[in-house]
Order: sequence, then structure tokens, then C-alpha cells
Amino acid sequence: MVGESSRIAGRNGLRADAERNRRRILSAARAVFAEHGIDAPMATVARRAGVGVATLYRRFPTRDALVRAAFAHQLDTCARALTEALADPDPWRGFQRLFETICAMQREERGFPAAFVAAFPDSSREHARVRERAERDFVTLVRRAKTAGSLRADFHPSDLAVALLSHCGLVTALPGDRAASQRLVAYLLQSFRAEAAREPLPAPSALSLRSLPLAAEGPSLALS
Amino acid sequence: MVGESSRIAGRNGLRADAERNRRRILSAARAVFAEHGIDAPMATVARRAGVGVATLYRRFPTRDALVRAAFAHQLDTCARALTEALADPDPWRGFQRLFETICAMQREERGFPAAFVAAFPDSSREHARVRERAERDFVTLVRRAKTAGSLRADFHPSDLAVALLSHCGLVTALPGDRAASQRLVAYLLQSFRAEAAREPLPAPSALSLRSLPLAAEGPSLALS
DNA sequence: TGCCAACCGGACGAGATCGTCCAATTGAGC
DNA sequence: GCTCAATTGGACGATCTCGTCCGGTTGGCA
Repeated sequence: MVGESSRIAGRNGLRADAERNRRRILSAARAVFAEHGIDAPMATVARRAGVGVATLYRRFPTRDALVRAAFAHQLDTCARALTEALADPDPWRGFQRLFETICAMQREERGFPAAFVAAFPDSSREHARVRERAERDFVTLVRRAKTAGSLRADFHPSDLAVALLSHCGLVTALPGDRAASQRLVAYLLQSFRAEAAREPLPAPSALSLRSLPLAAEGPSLALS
Repeated sequence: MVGESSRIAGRNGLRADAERNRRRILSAARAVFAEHGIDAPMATVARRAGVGVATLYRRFPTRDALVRAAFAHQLDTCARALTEALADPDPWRGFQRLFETICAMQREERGFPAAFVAAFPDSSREHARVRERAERDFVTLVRRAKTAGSLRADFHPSDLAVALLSHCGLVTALPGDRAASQRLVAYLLQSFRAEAAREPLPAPSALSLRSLPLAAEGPSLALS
């Protein structure tokens, strides 16, 4: 019970300069990823941040860790959108806003789509608890919207993942084409409405919603 | 008027062994691209084909040329689907089959989606003539389907590109998930029907259809 | 002010891919 | 069978990225 010698307050237990560099790195990472894609060399990020590669690697041992930290704020927004959707008295409006919010995020934040799918196959991680919570929330929202008669009865929760991944692919292929993205969102939302259910759909995907990066992964560490 | 010395018949003006190697390379490329993605090292393709790298580079100077040649057969099928769609007495059935055919191709032929989008920004090339023809054909199909009252009036030809690119992104993110792909196709087709037009859509994308790799680029050179 | 642990950053070796060059081989007409 | 040119294949140098190592620096408490 002696230790904790020069451990200081920097909110993460980091020294002041270390914390400063951490923020710089995240900011640089967002800029570089947006500009050169998610596969940009780590050294580029380090240079832009004005730090050495070692500093970068010490703070974020893998590229994946960096990517996730860099877009934690955006993932947070998605998670918050789910909470707000659930709070909306009109379940369809909640559903619609949730979908539009996430798609807008994918559309506006260059680099985020790649991060979104990169964070995707994370299903077996520690945050499973939070993810399950998000999944249950969304299922609840879907049930309410169906009961209200606004969402088609054969909508399956995994369809959200299908829709989001499609949109993700679209904005990746056509970065900057807002019109295309908005058209797709409109088409999909209309086809999710109860009135659109004219013909039966094929069987839904077995895809688990738990793998969707919709849940906040602990307290947000993202900083502007 | 003396030349043409030992120029021989190999359909491409290639020597018999050269033509044989060409086929081997294309076959190997399809296999490797399907297995390791479109960014697989050229050397891997060469090794699989049982030829040296130089042979590969001489025949296909760039990776792009190889990719396009490897999937020329699939692109051909897409182009043929357009012709058949136009020939169908029921324009909506033609439209539907066209869309389903292309999506099935993207879904079943691993590696093809990547090739599809890779072939995308090719608008300014020599084949512009053929592309324009394909564009006109599709516009004709759309007009007929609208006149018949089966396609929604506010459908814009560029929506085909939007839909195809989205689907492309989906199957890239979830290779092997047939159900997801089929669900998206069903949703999109239903939302394209005239009866689905309940609310106005946002403005269409300025995206030119000419850039869609729907047209055959000259006589097919693809071989099994 | 002084001390020490934590932190910093650039150099560095390993590994991978690219695209070219050249000597040896091989196909096809004569 | 012979000749010649087209074709072949692997070696090679250039370029790039990764992730670690280590000597020097700095922050914060005493």
C-alpha cells in the first residue's frame, strides 16, 4: 500500500503532456482517416499529430484501437440516438429519426463508414453486455412501432443491419454524394412502412444485431 | 508489305502458348480474387497460374486491366440482362429481372462486387459509345415501366446506380449472407413499385448512369 | 529546487509488394 | 530439322509499412 507514487490526475491517469498528445493523435487520426481512408499509414497520423510513431503505438497498440477511439464520439451519437428513439412517444418517428441520424453520420463524417464496418465483427468482446442492452432496446422500439401499425409486420430487427450496411457501402462508393444517400434512405424508410407491405419478403438474415456498433463502449473518451 | 512474318492465328494474334497462359491467368485471377479479395498480390495470381510475374504484367499491365478481364464474363451477363429486360413485353418484369440478375451476380460471384465498383469510375474511356447505348436502353425501359403504371413516376434512372452500389456494399460487408442480400433486393424492388410512392422523394443524385459498368466492353474475351 | 519515473521521438531491421530486365526457351513457318 | 522472333520466368532494386528499441527529455511532487 505504498505505490501510486507520481500517478497524477489526468482523468485517465495520464501525465498532462501524455494526455495532450493523446488528444492530438485522435484529432489527427480523424483528419487523416477522412482524407486518405482508414488504411492510411500510422506514420502519417503520427506526423500530422506532431508526435513520434512510438507515442502513437504506445497509446494505441493496434490500428483498430486507434480507429475505434477516433470515432468513439460518432458511435456515441448513434447510441444516444437509440435512447432518444425509445423515448419518443411516436415509435415510428423514433425509428425514422434513429435511422436518419445514423445514416447522416455515415454520410457526413468521412472515414466513419469504414470505422463503422470495422467495428462490426466485434460481437464477442467485453462490451457484449452493453450491446445486448442496445439490441433489446431496438427490439422494443420495433415492437412498439409494429403495434402502432406504422412499421410493417414482417420487418425483422436484422433488417436494420442490412439497411445500415447497404447505406454504408453506398456512401463509401460515392463519398460526397448527399443526394444519393438521401434517396436511398427515403426509399428504405418508405419500404419499411406498414402500407408498403404488399408482397411477402424472403426470410430475414440470421445476422445478429448485437454485432452492430450501436452501443456506447463505456464512457466516451472522445474529445474534439 | 512484307511483315506479318510469324504472326499466327491465336484469335488474339497470340501464339498458342501465350493464349494458353492468358486463360490460365484469368482463371487463377478469378480464384485468387474470390479468395483473398481484389487487392491480392499479383505474384499470388502468377504463382497460382503457374507463370512468372513478367508474363502476367506483359498481358495485363495494370491490376485494373486484370480485374476487368477476369470479370468480363460477369459484366457481359449484366449487359445481356439489360437487352433481355428491354425485350420483355412486361417492362416491370424486365426491370425486376434486370435488377435481380445483377444483384445475384454480385452476391454469388465473390470478388465481383469489388470489380464492379472498381470498373465504376471509367466513364471517360473509349467504351463511352457502348455505355451511352446502355444508358439509353435503360432509360427506355424506365419510361415504358412508368407508362405501364408499374414503376413509380418519381423513379430516376440514377436510382439504379444507387441501388446497385448499396447492394454491392452489403454483399461486400457480409459475403455469403444470401438472406441479407435477398431481403434488401426485395425491399428496394417494392419501394420502386408505383404503389409504394406515398411520399415525395428527395432530389435524385446527379450521378451519371454512363459510369455504371453495365455495357459489354467489346467482344467478350472471357473464358471458363 | 531537485529527483525520478514516465514519457518522448526518431532510427532501425524485418517483411512485403511492385514492376523491370535479361538470358534461356519454345512455337511455327520454311 | 532449322531459324528467328515471340515468349517465358525468376532474380532484382526500389519503395513502403510495420512495430520495437533506446538514449534523451520533461512533468509533477517533495
